Amino acid sequence: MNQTRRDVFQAISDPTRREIIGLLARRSLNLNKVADHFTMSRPAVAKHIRILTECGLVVVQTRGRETFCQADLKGLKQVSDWANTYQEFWNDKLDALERFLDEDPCDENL
Amino acid sequence: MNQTRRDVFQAISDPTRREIIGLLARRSLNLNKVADHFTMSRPAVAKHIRILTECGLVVVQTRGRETFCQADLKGLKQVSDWANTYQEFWNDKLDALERFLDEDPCDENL
DNA sequence: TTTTTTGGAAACCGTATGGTTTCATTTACA
DNA sequence: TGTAAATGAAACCATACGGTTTCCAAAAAA
Repeated sequence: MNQTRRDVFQAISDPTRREIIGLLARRSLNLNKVADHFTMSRPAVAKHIRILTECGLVVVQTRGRETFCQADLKGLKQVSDWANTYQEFWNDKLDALERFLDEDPCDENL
Repeated sequence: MNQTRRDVFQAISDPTRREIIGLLARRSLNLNKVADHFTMSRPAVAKHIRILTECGLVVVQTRGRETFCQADLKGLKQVSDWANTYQEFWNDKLDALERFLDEDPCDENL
């Protein structure tokens, strides 16, 4: 649970964290409310939330004894942009067969 | 390096694998050619490629003694679609402040 | 002022991850 | 036919990951 390689791609690689994102996108919740949606323990959820904050997808804000978790998903644009770079692969404009035939098998000699 | 949780999100969480995707999107390469782009060992690259094949993003095809690696990035649509679900967060239509103000602080009592 | 509620923090655990080196095998080439 | 190229496979390693339980502290409520 260190600070290495804490980028958005790694943050969203875990299904639990994607679920947390889904929850917080609709409304802010405190930690216990988030944890209530899962069968795992509260500390486990807390660790996921920490990871999400470490890459800026979630912002926490202490109010009294509660920790309010708020989604800030601008960072997902990076993911969207990256994936969309390869849109041609699923856009029908150029299907897999076409790509295969287009490809010069001698490219390997570069 | 087992077969657990080998989904697209996990596959693209590693920067090396995203780089491999970038390479193979332009042209198919055999394993050694891919490995030439990295400082790490060939077996390390081979493992990354195996992970990419396990979720369908890369297809390998043995020809003689060579293993040709070909990208098939239709699986990235899933990533794009998921991220785009949250477009509103970076679309200016609704900026963070607005979201914050829109939010009913009493939602927490659900 | 007790007692809940809320959650931080630490210690621990099993397994996955990302890498290495070494060795064997198959194919191509001189 | 010997040799080089291309790769698979296995063993190994350190650390990250995802989870747990336990305990403590602070704020809120009774």
